[in-house]
Amino acid sequence: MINTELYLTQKVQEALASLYGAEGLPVQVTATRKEFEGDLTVVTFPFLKISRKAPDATGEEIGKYLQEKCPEIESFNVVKGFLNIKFSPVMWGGLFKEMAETPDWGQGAPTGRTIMVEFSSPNTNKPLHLGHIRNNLLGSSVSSLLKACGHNVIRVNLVNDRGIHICKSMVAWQQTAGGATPESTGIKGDHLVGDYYVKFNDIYKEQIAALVKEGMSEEEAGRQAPIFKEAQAMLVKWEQGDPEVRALWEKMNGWVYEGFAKTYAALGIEFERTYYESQTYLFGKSLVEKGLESGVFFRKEDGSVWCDLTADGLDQKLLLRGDGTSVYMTQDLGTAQKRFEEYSLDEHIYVVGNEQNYHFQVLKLILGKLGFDWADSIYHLSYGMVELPEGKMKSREGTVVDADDLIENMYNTARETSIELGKINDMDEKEQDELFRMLSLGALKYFIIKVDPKKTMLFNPKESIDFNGNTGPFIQYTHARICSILRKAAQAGDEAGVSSLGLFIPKEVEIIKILGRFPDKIQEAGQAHSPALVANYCYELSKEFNQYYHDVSILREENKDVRQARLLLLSVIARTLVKGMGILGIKLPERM
RNA sequence: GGCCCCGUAGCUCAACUGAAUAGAGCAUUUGACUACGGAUCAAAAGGUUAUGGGUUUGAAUCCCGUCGGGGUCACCA
Repeated sequence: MINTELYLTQKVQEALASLYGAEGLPVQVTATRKEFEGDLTVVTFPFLKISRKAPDATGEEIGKYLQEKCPEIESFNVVKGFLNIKFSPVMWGGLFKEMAETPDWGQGAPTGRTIMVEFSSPNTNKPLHLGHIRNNLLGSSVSSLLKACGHNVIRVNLVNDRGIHICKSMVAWQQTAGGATPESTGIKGDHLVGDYYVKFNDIYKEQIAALVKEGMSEEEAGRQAPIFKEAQAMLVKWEQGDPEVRALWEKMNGWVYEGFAKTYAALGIEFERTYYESQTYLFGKSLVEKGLESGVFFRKEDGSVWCDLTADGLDQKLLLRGDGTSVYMTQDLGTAQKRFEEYSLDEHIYVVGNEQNYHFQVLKLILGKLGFDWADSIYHLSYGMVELPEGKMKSREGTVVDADDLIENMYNTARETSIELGKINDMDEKEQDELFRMLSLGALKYFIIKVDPKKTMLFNPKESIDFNGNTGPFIQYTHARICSILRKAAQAGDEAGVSSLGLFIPKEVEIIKILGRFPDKIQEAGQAHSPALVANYCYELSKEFNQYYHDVSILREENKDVRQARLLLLSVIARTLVKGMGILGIKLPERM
């Protein structure tokens, strides 16, 4: 019996059937609040209609029934309509033994379902910033989470490598760089290209200002500025396959990819497959034909094709321009179809910011109208923006937190803190470097992942990211502490094991209860697409352990059976933390 | 303006999808290392869950109004 909540739910249902003749009623089971005696609590209010008794009397009646029928239930009490159930310590001891013997504790059984997760999806005209980090960490951890739930997961990236914005960097580079390369300047490729994107906008602004001075309207100047016209002309040449433009495009994109690869490696982000928009942007055109035939789409006089969504409370949506070229939506429709066919997906998750909620709403709607039954299997994992104290990050105004800078700062902080504490002086340089990486990334990743994905979150560069309290390093510290104890026990030849189920004291039962929830927590988090739930779980477990550690001796416990049971408890806690934090992409050190 | 999302301690975040006295961390104040690791632990203080109504035995959670913040309404991606 590993799932106590499920067990109790079933028993209460039996009780309801036997006492009141009611079948299949939903039962609310929650953890008992700390101030009351008990492990799990059943809410009796929903049963009053069938019991025709007061809340307390109903609770007493059900409690009595349960205690008689279930040997695992030691006692019960009723407070204001809440039936608190207390299981026997031996029951908890047995449950603990079961989980200790389960290999890969927390891993869900294979489901056979295949889920694709698209995330990251960067532009090649600027380096990654904190917003992208949230996207990458979410996408990566959700993928691991779904794997832990037992699904097959395919992680994909869709690189936005074409369009007018890329041409802007290219034009600016041509005009002002004098042939500068990452090698010649020593600047990381994605940053170098990003610099010329910024440069474009500077020149663009100057030219607009000059034209406005000559009497042109702002709007007109925006269209007439020479550098802008040049970027447009370059896009046309790109689409025509002009060899020179293509060569430049490939060269500059190559620099960006090298830069991205470093950042991805630093964050531990990987993909099974990378798509490029330059290869997918024509997808979806055949779907337009299909939609026109079936009357889902219609054509206007200028030849453009639209989908009318006014009946669904939305607007009309463009799918094909008058000149026959396709738009973002067209491409996404086609890409989705290809992926579902090629991989026979059961679900497709898009990790994309909530500014695109409308886009995905429309995407699903149109796919449904086109008759694809998998349209409902698309899930937009819509996450909130990362804001700074001054508000939203804006690339053009330079108010972005650069990913590489942030990672480096975190590394330095981790190093300073570690050296100051002076516990790792005997490590060689390589070990130290590895540790500082682990800690800095642990702090950064945990900081971002612990927040509910849907919510806007705030990052204050001045305060940076803490290493104390509810943080990644706190959990890493907990793990290092446990490892330290286990190391010493091993040196003394002490083995971990449970010889009797009744050895555990109440505080240990508290921990066992938390451990027992782990597999459910992973499933719950997977269904909610929320790694944050796993992060908060790991914190709760760590906190509980640290309290326990403070009050109870492990190595100095004289009773050998008790001591060895405690060692086993510690190793299960450590295993659980490694598994849980592993889902978040956070490694736990054995020393720090 | 239409549609969508958000508003919880000074700050950053929780609250198991409607349950008991809304919980953590940071910051502040105080206490605990000649004891298995003090990146820890214990304690104090901090709240009319923006606001007004409604539904319910029960609301931070569901419904309506108001105020405040954000997003989106491109032949950009």
